[in-house]
Amino acid sequence: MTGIKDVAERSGLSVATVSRALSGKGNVSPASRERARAAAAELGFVLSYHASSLASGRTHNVGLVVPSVHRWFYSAVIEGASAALLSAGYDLTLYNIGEDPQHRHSVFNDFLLRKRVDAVIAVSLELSEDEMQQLLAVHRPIVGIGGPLPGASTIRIDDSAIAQQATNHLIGLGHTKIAHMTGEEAYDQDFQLPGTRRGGFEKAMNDADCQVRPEWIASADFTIEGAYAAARQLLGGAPERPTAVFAASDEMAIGTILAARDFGLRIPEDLSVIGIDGHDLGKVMGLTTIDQDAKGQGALAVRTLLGAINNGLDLVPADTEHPTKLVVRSSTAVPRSDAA
Amino acid sequence: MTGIKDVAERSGLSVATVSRALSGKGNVSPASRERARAAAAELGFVLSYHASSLASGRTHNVGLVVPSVHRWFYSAVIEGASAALLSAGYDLTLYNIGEDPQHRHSVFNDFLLRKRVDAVIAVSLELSEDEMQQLLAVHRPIVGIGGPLPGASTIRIDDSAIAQQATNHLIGLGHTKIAHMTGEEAYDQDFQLPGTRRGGFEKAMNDADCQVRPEWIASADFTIEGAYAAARQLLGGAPERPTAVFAASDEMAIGTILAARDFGLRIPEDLSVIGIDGHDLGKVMGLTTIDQDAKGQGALAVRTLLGAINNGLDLVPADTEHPTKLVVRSSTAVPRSDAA
DNA sequence: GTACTGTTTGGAAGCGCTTGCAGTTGTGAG
DNA sequence: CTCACAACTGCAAGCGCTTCCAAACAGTAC
Repeated sequence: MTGIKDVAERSGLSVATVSRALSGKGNVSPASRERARAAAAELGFVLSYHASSLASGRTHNVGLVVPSVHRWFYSAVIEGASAALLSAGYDLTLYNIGEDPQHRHSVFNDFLLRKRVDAVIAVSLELSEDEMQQLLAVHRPIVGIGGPLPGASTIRIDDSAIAQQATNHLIGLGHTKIAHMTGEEAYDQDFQLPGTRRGGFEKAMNDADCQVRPEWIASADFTIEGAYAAARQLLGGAPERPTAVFAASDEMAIGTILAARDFGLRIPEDLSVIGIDGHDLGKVMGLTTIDQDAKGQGALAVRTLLGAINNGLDLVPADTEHPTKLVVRSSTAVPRSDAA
Repeated sequence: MTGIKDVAERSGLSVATVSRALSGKGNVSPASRERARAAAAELGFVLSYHASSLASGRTHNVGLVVPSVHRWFYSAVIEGASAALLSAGYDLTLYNIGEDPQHRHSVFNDFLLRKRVDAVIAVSLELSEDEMQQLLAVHRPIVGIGGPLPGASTIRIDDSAIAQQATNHLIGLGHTKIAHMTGEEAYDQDFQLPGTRRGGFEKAMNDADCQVRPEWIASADFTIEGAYAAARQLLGGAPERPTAVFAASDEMAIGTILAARDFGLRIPEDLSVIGIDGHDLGKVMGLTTIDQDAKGQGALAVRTLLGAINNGLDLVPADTEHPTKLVVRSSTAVPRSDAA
């Protein structure tokens, strides 16, 4: 294998100068830089990643820990982070911890500790005291997206406020009989999110003197499939039917719409539905939603981390609130007068 | 930072023995192994990834190159590969090349060449002569999933056969007026797949003496949204309407179903729809499909690679055909007699 | 011309492990 | 009791870079 020595020889420079020329750091005269580059190109030489990392202590690699790769929010975050990292010359190591507790354990107790990454992004993960300690011990910047991460920086949206905003959108249209599709806490790794959104819903309802009916609180696992099943219960069983549903995620809103169609309910005439996310399918489904720009959150997390890495300063834990935007489409409307 | 030396000191063993004990390679007496482990645990020591990699030449890291992270097939492959790698103690570095040709270029000309990975998996990617050369030059096993990859091993399904199977399922039910939703070649990184499936469709139609009508060949970009738009054209415009649609992917089949509903068409009474994939949403939508077990393909790719890595032998290019399975749900049925 | 500052350079010491080699010990066979 | 052989262990030489340091070299101001 050709090494940096070969490049040095071929270019008539020292190994040290070639290293500086190729990495772009340190002072190198333009002429030497060019000679080094040329020699490297001729030899098809590329710096060895591990040797560089070992010598410099920088890995140019960021770990991204997600609970799953299927749910829309996660894949959007991955996409945003991936693009930002690629542009910056960083690798993205994906840790998809999934359902298997064994996997989760090995990720936190083994993989992340081996100093392979310069920083880690944890998405919608509530870490145990222990896991957090482990991570902080390796002394790498951490940022959390969408999950509470005491001791680390987080990027979050104001879940309570947007839940209120979504609910108020329905109330503003004249709805009073509003159901809520919330997340099953056990199914989510971020235990606080469903509760916070639900709290926002209830606050908005109370503020508007609308009754929150327990039988109109359905819960599902944040997937289209799960919400579909839950919505069939909600819409099929009850003696009285709500005129609107606020779902805690777009995927659950979509599941609700699919279930409503099965019952012959027209959207929005018979049922208004609003979600939260900004899911790609929203456009096709005509879904009114609160767009939280998940891609942007991923990219922002990367910018935050790289800033910290490059400034060498420890990332001071800080919460950044990411902006959201109400997008009104055709799934919400004034309730039919006979139903209101 | 505590290093292996500290562990050696604390355990009273030499650095070499500790290394062997911790990595599990070489002969170490059970007693020493235990002492080394204990000392490491007490110190909270974990081997440095880069130092190990540099010294041993093994990275314990596999690169996964995907065109996108959003389409169902890719995320399923990622999930399958991720779980398999995690269990084996390997990292997964994700290269999501997306739409940006600049990203694609840097992945192939920079990232993958820096010897950071022991092997690479390329999903649905047709590589240029050049890119292939680059990859082969770093001398790492490569396996391709779903894309033609001359010179590397591939895992593939028999696209022509399953397209025929899907079409024959419709024909068997009595349909003769069958439309096909194919992929836009330009939108896919794997240029052969849409054509192959379409070819299978046409062959089955011809074999059954059914006419393939050009106006009943619609094309979309493999997404639900794209297929939705294309299906609106297909189902809304033509003077005569097909009684069944074979879509080249489940996402496009779902888009077709959504569009059909907009026109008040009932599934399957007015329109039968069949797809290919095994998409999670299939169950909710009642979609008949040919399940290609994408997760399994990802896991198989990993097994293939790890086998090659551990045997030290070069991966002899070989194509493995992955099994598929027709899953009949409620989106296909005998055509209405007045429409047939 | 000298003294001084700032830029380029090369030498060489690591970064923290793995592993070939040789030495040590323990075992069973002869 | 000796010898051959296997199982263990430690030494030390790397793996292929980065970067500290000091030396060499301008360039400027006096």
